[in-house]
Amino acid sequence: MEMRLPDVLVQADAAAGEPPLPEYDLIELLFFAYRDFVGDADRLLADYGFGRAHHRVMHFVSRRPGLTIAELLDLLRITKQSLNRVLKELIDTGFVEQRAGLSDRRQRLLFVSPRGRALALELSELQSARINRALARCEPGTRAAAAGFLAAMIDPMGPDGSRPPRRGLER
Amino acid sequence: MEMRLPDVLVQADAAAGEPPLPEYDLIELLFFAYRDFVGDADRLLADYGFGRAHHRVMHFVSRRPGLTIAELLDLLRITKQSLNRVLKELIDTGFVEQRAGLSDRRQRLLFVSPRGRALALELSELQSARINRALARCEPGTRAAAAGFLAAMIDPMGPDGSRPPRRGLER
DNA sequence: TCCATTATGTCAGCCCTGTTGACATATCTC
DNA sequence: GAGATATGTCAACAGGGCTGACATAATGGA
Repeated sequence: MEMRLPDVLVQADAAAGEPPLPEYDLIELLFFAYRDFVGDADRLLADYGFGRAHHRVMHFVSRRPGLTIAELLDLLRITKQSLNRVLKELIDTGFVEQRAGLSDRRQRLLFVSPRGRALALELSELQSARINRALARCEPGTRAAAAGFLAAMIDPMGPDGSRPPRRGLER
Repeated sequence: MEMRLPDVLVQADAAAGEPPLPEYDLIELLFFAYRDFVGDADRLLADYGFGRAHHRVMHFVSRRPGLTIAELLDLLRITKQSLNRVLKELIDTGFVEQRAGLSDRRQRLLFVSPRGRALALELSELQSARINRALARCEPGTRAAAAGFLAAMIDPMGPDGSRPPRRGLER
């Protein structure tokens, strides 16, 4: 029972000229590369009873000290309930600290503690090591090209297009 | 209470010469790019009541017709229990079909049905579109450089280094 | 032919992390 | 003082990882 491709797709193929279909290579490479990339951190995090969500919070708080809850939510694009679950654990275990905002005391400004900074650093070192091993096996200029590609893959606004530009990553 | 960096890290910094620390830009770009990349598919999958796990199975079965369970497990690096949960749903809903192996009848060879092929194609088109929009905004040669970088990021064996080479992605 | 091994299925339960919805609190701003 | 804003919290649910244990069928070698 042979199948007929939807007309839209057939046209797309015909128009593209090139191979039978799309960017399968990059699609699969992104999957494999990202999985192995986060796998490095996963193993270390398990020693502390943390998961990826904790990692992301620690990372951004470490990178942008004084971040507010709202800014963090905007960076991560998760709900406040999801964030609060892991953030509370990070605060209770002393990896993250909070202070009331200066001008607006409703805000909680987030900072990593010394322990938090150390762990965030160790995690970054792990991931940096993989990146540098990879780049060392690539031609010069790969780093800039890869960074440009990845940046161009990002939605500057949310997927709905109705969100304020993401702070800390404007280019 | 100021913190002292572990000697190892201090040495690494001093040796590297360059900025205070690691590849924060690429680390964060990978996170944002991958999140938005899979977000495209997530929205379409929700229409079918499927998740990312279903997507991955459909994708690889569509790309490598006749794949066995063992090969799929090796590609995805998840447990058979995790795989079976989503695979069963894909088979029950008629997106994936299975036939007994030719030489070894214990094996289940997996194929996408016409519906499955159509959905896999639609998902690939979504992701390809993002990739092509991104590449269109980059300099020529970016595609090859990005592919090279991502490929170099992958563990050819498992993270433990004790797994047979991943089929279908040797270079 | 019998048996160990292999390929796969399945049940049960747990964990992490995302979601929605509802409601509480403190603070700011007008 | 009143409404808007920043945040916290409780409860419930879903998706998709995991482990452990056990079942079945087919293979392949002794």
